Amino acid sequence: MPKKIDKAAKKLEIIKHAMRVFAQKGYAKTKMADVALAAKIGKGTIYEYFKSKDEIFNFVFTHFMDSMETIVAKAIFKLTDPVEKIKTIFTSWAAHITSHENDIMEIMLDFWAEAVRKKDDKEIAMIQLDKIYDDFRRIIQSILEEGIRTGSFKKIDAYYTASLILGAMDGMMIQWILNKELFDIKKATEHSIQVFLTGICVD
Amino acid sequence: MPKKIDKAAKKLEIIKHAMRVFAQKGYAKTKMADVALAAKIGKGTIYEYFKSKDEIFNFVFTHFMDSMETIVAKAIFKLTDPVEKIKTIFTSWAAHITSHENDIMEIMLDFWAEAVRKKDDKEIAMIQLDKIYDDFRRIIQSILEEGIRTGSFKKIDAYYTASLILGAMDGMMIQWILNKELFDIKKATEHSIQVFLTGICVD
Amino acid sequence: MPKKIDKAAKKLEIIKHAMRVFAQKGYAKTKMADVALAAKIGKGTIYEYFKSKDEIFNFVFTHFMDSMETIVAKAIFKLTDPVEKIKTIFTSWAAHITSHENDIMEIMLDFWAEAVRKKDDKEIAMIQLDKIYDDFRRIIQSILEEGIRTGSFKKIDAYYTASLILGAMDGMMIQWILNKELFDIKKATEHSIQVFLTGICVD
Amino acid sequence: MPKKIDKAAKKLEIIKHAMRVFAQKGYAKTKMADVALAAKIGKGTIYEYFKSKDEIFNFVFTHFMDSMETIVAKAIFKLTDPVEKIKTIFTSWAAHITSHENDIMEIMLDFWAEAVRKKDDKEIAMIQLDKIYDDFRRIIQSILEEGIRTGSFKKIDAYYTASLILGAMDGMMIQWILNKELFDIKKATEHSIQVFLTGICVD
DNA sequence: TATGAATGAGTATTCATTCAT
DNA sequence: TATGAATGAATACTCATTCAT
Repeated sequence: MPKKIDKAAKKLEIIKHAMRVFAQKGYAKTKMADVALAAKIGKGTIYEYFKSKDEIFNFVFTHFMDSMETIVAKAIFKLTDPVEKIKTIFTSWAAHITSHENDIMEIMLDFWAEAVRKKDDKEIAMIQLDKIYDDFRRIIQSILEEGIRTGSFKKIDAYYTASLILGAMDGMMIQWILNKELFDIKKATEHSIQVFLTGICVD
Repeated sequence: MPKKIDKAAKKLEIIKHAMRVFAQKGYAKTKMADVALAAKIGKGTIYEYFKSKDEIFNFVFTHFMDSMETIVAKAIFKLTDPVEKIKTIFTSWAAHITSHENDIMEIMLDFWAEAVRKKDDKEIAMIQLDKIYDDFRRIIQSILEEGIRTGSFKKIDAYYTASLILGAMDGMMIQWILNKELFDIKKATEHSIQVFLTGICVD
Repeated sequence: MPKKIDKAAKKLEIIKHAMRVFAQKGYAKTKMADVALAAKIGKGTIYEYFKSKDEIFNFVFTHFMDSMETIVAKAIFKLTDPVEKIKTIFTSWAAHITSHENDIMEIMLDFWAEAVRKKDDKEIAMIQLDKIYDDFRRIIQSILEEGIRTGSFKKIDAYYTASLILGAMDGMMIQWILNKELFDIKKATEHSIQVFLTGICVD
Repeated sequence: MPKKIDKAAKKLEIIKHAMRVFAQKGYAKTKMADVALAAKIGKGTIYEYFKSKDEIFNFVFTHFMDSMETIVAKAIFKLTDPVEKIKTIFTSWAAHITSHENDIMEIMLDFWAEAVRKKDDKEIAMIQLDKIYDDFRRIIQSILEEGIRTGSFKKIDAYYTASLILGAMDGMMIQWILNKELFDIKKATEHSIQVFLTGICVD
């Protein structure tokens, strides 16, 4: 009888290696052989777990986004004060994107690019980054609305403020990715919190 | 006079078509044949004007970024009030990215992705998006510093506020690209201006 | 007694399943996994009984041809009249090729194709369909010669008449395989017998 | 301006080389590189003229069958006597299959095999060997019916006699392909004509 | 100058076979 | 003995680039 393999575990193992390679070389330039080499398995073995290169990409994407959501959700879970929640979203996010070794966040650049190209694709249930962004936005929006109700925040437009916050995080990440020496994301984050809160908090 | 075609003009012509195709299909998935078709010239003709697909990309990039800079520079050129300048940066930028037909801004997604991969490339004269971003940041920074001097703005950190403003614009563009129906970039911009100015202006 | 599986029996079991799959999908397009699935055994198990896919093919071939020969041999065994023998060759052959479910005769198409390719192959003990055909031909030939001696048949060329009879059977099988609705092999057989016998029998 | 190429002519040129290679190695074992080498063109060039290996096969098939039909049609065109027509079908066919160098008829074995596998294929307008066979059969059938009317032939079943004649030709071709030394197709043909005509002609 | 026919390096994917359990 | 997880050789097909006209 052959060795019983935990398929799901091995899948995840491959995903993690693939994520790294994608982040480093970009999806388009990554060869299946690169993934195989990184995962220390044979080229053919990958196909025991994934149907295609595209499927790996989708799994990497989902895995990455899930972990992103989990991080933020965990961080704000036990908080009650909306102001603290907004602060924590910034800081936990900054902590997350800098915690990874090997320039892993570079993969977001591919996610954006691929997500847009695949939007109109006939393929089933592909990357739906727009849905994920909408979710993110709504979470922040509801925190802001909570803060407006409790009197912490001014009567600003919660939806667009949420998109501004989300956008600021992404935009700063881009600058950080482009030049990590010139750009101290921790400082940028703290400063952003300050500007935003001054902008939206009741005096 | 010999039949002397204006090389530079034709180059620009090709660039414009290439830009559109890149924006629609993404750089990696765009074939030279696609560019030739779009520019209504022969496949081989492209090589009379550009050495390689990569070179086209670099020209597209430069052209696109130059026009971007020009738009903003022109818009704030005749202004003197730092507050107005900041406002105008937002609005002219928003006007610019929505003015193009055919989803042209999608090309930024490729610029980001390619810029990162090519950072360490041995090749010369490649995309140096980080330099461009640093320029952008410094321009905004100097406006902010000016405003601080004149007493319009609080004594905030001009560098990181600049990066926040720049980041917010990029981040919101991403959300807009991902779902143009859900996201009204005009409204988002106006609202952002309000939040930022409240956050950084002296009461 | 140790657990001793009858190797030969299991081999035959696999052969039968392989034959069906080959007939349906064709040899080239049949995967070892298909055979394993059909035989309800593990992929690796096949290799306990056969060295390679090619070896299975050869066994299938031999098994199939043997059974073909047996059918005909059995049918004419107890007959003495050459005319009856010729008739029976036709009818038993027609009965045989229509008796199988699942389009099993389609495998002959692969036998012919493969036999030709492998003729010059260095490999040993490969398909030697030409030998088998020569055997078949000689059997029919000797029946015809017998009939000529006994005065039933005219003094026709026994060798080429045998090849004609054999060829007619194969050729009609092809037409039947190509379109089983349009082609009633029973009727075709009966009619062929009549034409042939009229052609070769002494009035 | 580039060299103007007669696409159709070059297609035919490739077809001819492909036919030879298919006949020698069989369709499945033929690599695109083999075809390219035989046609003395680059691997990529093939794809300028054909979409896929399968498409080449279909073109080879059609070309081959068309030329087959043409040969026979031409041969019986100027004849009026049904008996002569039947004779000529045999002889022109025999002349045709032996006239080709390089074992070209071996390709029929692949045609039969592929035609059957592709019968149920979703693909469009693939090989329809059954239709072609039906055509052939009907042509012979109508000659026989003509002969019956004119009193040359007995009142045999024209349809199944036609299929018998067609089948005999194919079946003998198989034997000839399997062993060209043992089998003199000219003699076999002449002898077959004799047997058939004795079988179906009015005394 | 303009072209598109020709090319072959490069790559995702398949599948017969092996082998640890 | 039986298995299926692992493998890499093999191959159809793509596409940037070249070059004869």
